[in-house]
Amino acid sequence: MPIVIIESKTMQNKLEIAVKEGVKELYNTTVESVEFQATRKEFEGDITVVVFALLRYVKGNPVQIGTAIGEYLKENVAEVTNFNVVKGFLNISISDATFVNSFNDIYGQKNFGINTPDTDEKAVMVEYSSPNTNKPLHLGHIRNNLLGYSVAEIIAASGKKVYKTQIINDRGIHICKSMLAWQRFGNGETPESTGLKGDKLVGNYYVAFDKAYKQEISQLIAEGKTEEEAKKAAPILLEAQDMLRKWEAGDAAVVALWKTMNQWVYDGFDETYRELGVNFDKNYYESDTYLLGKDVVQDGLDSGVFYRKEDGSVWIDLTDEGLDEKIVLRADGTAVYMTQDIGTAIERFKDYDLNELVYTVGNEQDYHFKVLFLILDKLGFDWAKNLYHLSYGMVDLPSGKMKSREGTVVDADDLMIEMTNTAREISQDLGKLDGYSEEEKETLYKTIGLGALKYYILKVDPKRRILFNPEESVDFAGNTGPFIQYTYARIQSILRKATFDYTTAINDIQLHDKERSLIKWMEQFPEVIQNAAKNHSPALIANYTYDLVKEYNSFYQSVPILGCENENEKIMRTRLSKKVGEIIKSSFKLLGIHVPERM
RNA sequence: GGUCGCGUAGCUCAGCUGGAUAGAGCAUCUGCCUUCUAAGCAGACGGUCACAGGUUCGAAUCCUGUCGCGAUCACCA
Repeated sequence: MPIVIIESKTMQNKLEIAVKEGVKELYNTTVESVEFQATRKEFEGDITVVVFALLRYVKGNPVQIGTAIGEYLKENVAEVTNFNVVKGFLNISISDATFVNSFNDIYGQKNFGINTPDTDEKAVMVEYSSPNTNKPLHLGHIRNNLLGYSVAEIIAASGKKVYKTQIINDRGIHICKSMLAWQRFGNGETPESTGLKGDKLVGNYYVAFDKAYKQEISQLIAEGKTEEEAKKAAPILLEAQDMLRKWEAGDAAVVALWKTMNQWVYDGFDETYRELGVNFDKNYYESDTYLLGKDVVQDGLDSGVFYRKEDGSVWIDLTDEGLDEKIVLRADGTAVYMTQDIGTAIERFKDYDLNELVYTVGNEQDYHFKVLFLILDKLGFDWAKNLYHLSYGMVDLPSGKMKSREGTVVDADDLMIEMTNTAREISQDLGKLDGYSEEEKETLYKTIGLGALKYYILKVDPKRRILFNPEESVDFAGNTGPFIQYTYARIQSILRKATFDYTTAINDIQLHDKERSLIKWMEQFPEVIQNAAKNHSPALIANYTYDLVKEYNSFYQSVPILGCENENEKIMRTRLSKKVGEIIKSSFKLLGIHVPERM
């Protein structure tokens, strides 16, 4: 069953009113709502009234009722040319002229389906990525980034102002570990001196730390300590903890090194983000926000939302909601993760005129966000109900989870290069790029390779886990990004070769069934965007685009467009092709995928 | 153990607020490049929608239970 509302809303509304009137006239009863659906391919007709649903209001035989209503519609609605009734389904045929008019209308709209932000509407903030600064980005971040970016684009296209943001976890023991290892084993290495990307360099020292740490643990165990004790007593760890304390105390040397190394990482991340095609309007840094939220804890204590235990730690009791008790402030008065998140959320609503905040974070934190949203609600923030956790499943490898220790982490930069290489090989084999410069070709390989990767990840429902097999690289044929890009490229080729004037509207033409069907698909595009925005789901956009392209290909590859003998048909087919191309482009823009003019 | 999520063709996935004979791609097999780009098109093969009950004119979809997989239940972030 294709998607929902098939006719433009107005057509459906018109039919709904007509059906209601018909029922009133025929049966003298009032109908509250009429259920419509797309007519299935095997039946004749465009839109179907589900007569079963009317049986609540009108008692009787569904076929007889359907037939009577069908007759009424044919008599009274100009656009209805015919009807048939199968079981409890009244299939209605709509005139070609209606479709052609609808298409002319769509064709005339510049950014069909894409809404500009309503200035009265408050904004939506979308947080995604939010990396730690001790390791390079990996496959998991790619899914996160693609999802977050795409959802932000989709919400923007649905007509809301959007701010994209990330919170960078630049503070804490993890970065101190890298810093310490760099001091010990680094010999003054820098990204410049080594030619390594900054995030890679810092990541290497994090690994070096871990190695040294493990050695010390083994040593201590050999000296008779238990594993537990050894893990806590390893000198290098103690030193890292000491470094964190110095950082918190503002020690000049430590802070300077921290700044330097973090900057290396940011430069590295920026490069990865640029390659991936994502960006941010605002960065938050944990080093600025980690103390936030503590004053709110006091407010919560005053209002009785929180309570203090004997040791001085502060808690919230959520057992009434079926959850646990949760700590919000340690006995020593320092913040925990939850405290920071409370503070950061409040800060963001202060910084921007927000109505909604979306957190793109993996599903292992479902519980955390459930609790966070509940706490904010209990603290009395009315926007708490507009917080949304865009939760997504892990990306698994055939060997299971990605583990840095076992070297199974799929590096983001490496993966993008690999995808580009595969695209290059396939392209060169096909050899269709005469006249393209090397530079243009390289750009194109990137476009296609990343198109394959992004589509592959985004077409899957966010909730589902993804199994990623690096051995069988992502497909370039079938339901893939390149397939859709390819259709776009072919359409551009048609438009380049169309020397006649196809911009004039055709009003009187007999449409092929598949053209009617294609127009129905187009009519749904705005609805699909709204739906995707509501459900935070790029997958809806991806699958819609694929279906549209399938429909387009299956007709226009069996029938000539430019070589068409009938002038009007030639113009109509070219116009339809052009609009399909535009919709592909818009739709892929929402997924963060570029479309090539040739490929 | 409690809570949450997932389970659809050999594989990867669609399937909107319940609707007609559950759809694609990959893989396997058959056709189609002197015609707008064959990364394509047309077709064949492939299903007890995990299982069992329930709700109703009608259930992959909603409810209950069972099984399987995963996540989570830290004074870690």
